[in-house]
Amino acid sequence: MTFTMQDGNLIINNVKDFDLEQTLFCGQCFRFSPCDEGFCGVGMNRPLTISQPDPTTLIFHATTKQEFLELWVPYFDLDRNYAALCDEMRKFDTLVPVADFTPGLRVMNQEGWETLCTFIISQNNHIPRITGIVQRLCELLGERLQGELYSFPTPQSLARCSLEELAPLRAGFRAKYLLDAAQQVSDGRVDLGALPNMETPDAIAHLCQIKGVGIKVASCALLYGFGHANAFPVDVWIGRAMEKLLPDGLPSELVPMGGLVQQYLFNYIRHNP
DNA sequence: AGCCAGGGTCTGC
DNA sequence: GCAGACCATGGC
Repeated sequence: MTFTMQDGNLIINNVKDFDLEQTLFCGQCFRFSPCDEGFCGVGMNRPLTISQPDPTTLIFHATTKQEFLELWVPYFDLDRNYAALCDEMRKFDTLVPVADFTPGLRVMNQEGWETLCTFIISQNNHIPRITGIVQRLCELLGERLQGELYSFPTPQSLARCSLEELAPLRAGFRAKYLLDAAQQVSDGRVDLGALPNMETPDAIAHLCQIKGVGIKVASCALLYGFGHANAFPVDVWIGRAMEKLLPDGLPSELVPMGGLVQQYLFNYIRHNP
C-alpha cells in the first residue's frame, strides 16, 4: 500500500483483496451507513468517513497515516493475507464458489464491549432492526462525537439504567440481557480484558455466564470483537450452508481460521439461498 | 396476515 | 440430555 495526503484525507493506493462495502454490510458490523462521501459511521468509538472509489483505492477522510496504521489496519484486518485464505478454501470443491463470491470480504476487529452488546441484540432478530436498536442505544446513552454520530455507551453508563429507561430502544426481551451484561462487566464478574488470551472454549464459557448469551452470541463477540479467528458461530444461515456445502463438517485444515470461513459462508448463502 | 429473524431460557419429560 | 413453548418487535 502507498499513501498520499490530499485536503486532509488519506488516500491509500495498491489496496489488495478488500471490498469495503461487502465488509461493512455482511452482518458483522452495524455502525455504518451510506453517505455523500461514501460510508459514515463509528468505529472504535471514533467517527469515520471512508470510501473506495475503485477496488485498489481507499479514502479515509480526515485521517492521518499514523491513525490509519494504529487503528484502522487492525479494525479492517488489513494485515492478514486473505488471498491465501481463499486459496485454502478453494482446495475444497464446494467452497470454490464461496471463495469466489466476495474475495474482498474481511472479518473486522471491532471494540469488544460494543460487539458483545450488538450480538446480544442480534438474537432472534433481523439485521436492519439490529442496526436500529444499536443506533438508538448509542443516541440514548453514548456521547455525541460529531454530527449524528455517537459513541457506544460504557458498561457503567448502561449498568446505571433501569429496564424502563431502556424502553425507547424497543429491544424487547433483549433489554434485560443488556443490563445483565453491563452489570457483570462493571463489577468484574465478567473480565473482557482476559478474553483475547483465553482458549476459545474457555472464553465462550466465560461469556455464557451472562444472561441471554449462549454459544452463538459468545462466538460472534469473540470472533468480531476479541480476535478469536477460530470462533465459529452457527446461526440458521450457517446451518443451511453447512448442510448444503459441508455435510461432513468444517475441514480440519480450515478450523484455525474457521471464523473467517464462516463469514464467507454466511455472505454466500444469504445471497444464494 | 403471517412468517421469520446472525438465539436463549425455562419447563417438563 | 432433549424437545417444545415462549419471549418482543417489526421488515418483508
